[in-house]
Amino acid sequence: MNIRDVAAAAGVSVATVSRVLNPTSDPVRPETRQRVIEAIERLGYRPNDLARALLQRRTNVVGLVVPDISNPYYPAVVRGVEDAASAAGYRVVLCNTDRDVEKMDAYLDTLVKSRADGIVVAGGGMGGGPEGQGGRKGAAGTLSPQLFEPYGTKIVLVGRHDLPYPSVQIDNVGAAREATRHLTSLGHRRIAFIAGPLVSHTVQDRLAGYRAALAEDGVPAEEGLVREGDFQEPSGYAATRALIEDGQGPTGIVAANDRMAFGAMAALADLGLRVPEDVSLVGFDDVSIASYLRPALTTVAVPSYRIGHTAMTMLLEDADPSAAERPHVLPTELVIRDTCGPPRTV
Amino acid sequence: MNIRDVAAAAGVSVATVSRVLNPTSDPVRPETRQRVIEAIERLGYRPNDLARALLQRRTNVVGLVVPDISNPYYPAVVRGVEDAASAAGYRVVLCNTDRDVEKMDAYLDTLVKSRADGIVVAGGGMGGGPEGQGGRKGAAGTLSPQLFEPYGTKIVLVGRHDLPYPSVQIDNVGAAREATRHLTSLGHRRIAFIAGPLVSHTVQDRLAGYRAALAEDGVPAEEGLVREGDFQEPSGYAATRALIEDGQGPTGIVAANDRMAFGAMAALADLGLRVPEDVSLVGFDDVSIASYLRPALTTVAVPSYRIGHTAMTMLLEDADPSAAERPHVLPTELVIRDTCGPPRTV
DNA sequence: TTGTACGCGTTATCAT
DNA sequence: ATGATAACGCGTACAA
Repeated sequence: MNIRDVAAAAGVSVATVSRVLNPTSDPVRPETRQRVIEAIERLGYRPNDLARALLQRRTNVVGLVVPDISNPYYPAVVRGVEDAASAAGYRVVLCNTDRDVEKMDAYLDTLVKSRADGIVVAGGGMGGGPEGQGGRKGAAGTLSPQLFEPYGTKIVLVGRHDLPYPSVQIDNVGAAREATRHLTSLGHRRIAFIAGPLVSHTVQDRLAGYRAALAEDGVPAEEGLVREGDFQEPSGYAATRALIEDGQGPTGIVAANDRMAFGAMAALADLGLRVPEDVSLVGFDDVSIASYLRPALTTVAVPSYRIGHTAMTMLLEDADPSAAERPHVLPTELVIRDTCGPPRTV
Repeated sequence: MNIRDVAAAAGVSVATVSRVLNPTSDPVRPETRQRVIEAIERLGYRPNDLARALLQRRTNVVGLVVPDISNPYYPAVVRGVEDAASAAGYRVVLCNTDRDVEKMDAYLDTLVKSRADGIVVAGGGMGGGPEGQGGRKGAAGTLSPQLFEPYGTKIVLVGRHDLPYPSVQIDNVGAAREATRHLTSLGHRRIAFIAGPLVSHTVQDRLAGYRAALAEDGVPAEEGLVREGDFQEPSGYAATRALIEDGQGPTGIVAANDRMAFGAMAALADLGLRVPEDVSLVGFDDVSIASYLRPALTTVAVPSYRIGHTAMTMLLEDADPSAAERPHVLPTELVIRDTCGPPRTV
């Protein structure tokens, strides 16, 4: 079933069929056009995009690489990307890496082999994959520009700017600083930080913001108050239990994302501690469930939809080279709900 | 940059390059092979999958159509599909329809035009798209078999069996019945049901199970106790407020999914009602956050990963025609946590 | 063991 | 206004 079958059925040449399919080309006599259209309908013919792309040297496909689609933060990014893409006639193929370097490499390989016109790469915290050994191997090596150059594959980064590509960012340092200072300004002095994977630049920046806030307000840093998690609920739960049971006695907790904050809330409840009376809590992301918890979670709202939309727009606009220098940074906002209050013993 | 460039760089013919790339073909003299490999590396050459697919008449790509990726239920399905697919050397492209018929049609069209080898279609509740008018138009028309037949595109359905394709299902009627009877067995007689979009077969079946349970236990049905939602938190919140404020006085609520149950919990808390002392609550799905709420949500666990994995396996195995007759049904399990207890006034 | 040539389904160029 | 035909990049009979 191809264009030749249609041509035969309509009693015309393949060129004519192609012309009625392709609006931009030569005119076709109305009655001929009609015959062709009928043949197409009757046969249920769909032009082969592979052949078309092969000839035109562009696929109208862009890849979107995300670390963990089960994190409720990402669907909004995806939607932003998709909306911008489909408005421009592009299709997006979504690739979930599970924070696994090997999966990411495999997807990038597939994307260039299938000649995607561009790729949006979100998130940097790579786990290191099954070969154990975690470490920093991943990212930089696999995203090497020379991999994409021969094929003109455009790249835009989201949430990292460690490579010479255009990128869209938020001010993680500033946002974490603001979140932490919200607690210090309420009088807290023992504030814990539940981090995500420390290999992630996002996490490093948020941790830096937390430390900066402490320093500014003259609160001595204590390493025992910083715990590494993995962005999922169970790690937030475990970190919080450990924090309390180790006798660190935090009166406030900043979590590097909402999912871990949810875990923290559960742990506090299980330990008989009340939020915010006994312990205050701030999250990061503002995923949709955050406002439906009771108490509702105070958290840093990240404009995830806009981030995705902006990234895809930059990709499509073939951003001028200068864009690779300074990341495009979008604003965050601390949304204050019900999980923070003054410390118990002030 | 193509296979000819590599051939020239290595001083061999394109056929030889193809042979070292394609393990299944003729042997190549080791030293020649080495020269070719070096040329490939040096040039950063990646074979063009489009051309390859065009020639072989298969893309090794399958589509996965989901109604709403932001529903935390779906990521697990996606993962199941992906694991099964990549184990078989297939790539999956994820398509999010937003429960919009037009988006779904557009994706299906794109998938056949790009010659996907198969498609897994999850979820049936189509909203009707921007043209207003909702209704049942959608599904059946757009998934018409004659659309795919000319191209041999295999289809597997998930969570619906209203069309002549193989499908994987859960027993929604039975599961909802069990959830509801959990409440009746605790002594509840005023049990509300918060539905998802009523056009969804899943929702219809769960509603039927709820009604069956009521009938079995001699509880008269009251239409005022059934409310339609849209599977998102806000609709669960609104439905619950309305239920209480309308004076329906339910002592138990069954929600058609967890997200709406979360909304319900928030509403109950805001109304000063305690769970489970004043009102008991059962959800559906068992998404990961469900066990991290306090009280932890009692809910029907749906084997989402297995569902995805099974669906893709069926797709790849080119299920025998008989599979289109009876849906493959997977078991659910009511997981009892802390949101149900005896009614207040028993 | 290696090279030549054809075809996969399109669109674009050049005739008619 | 329409038709014949050459690419696009690859795999693979077939020839050498």
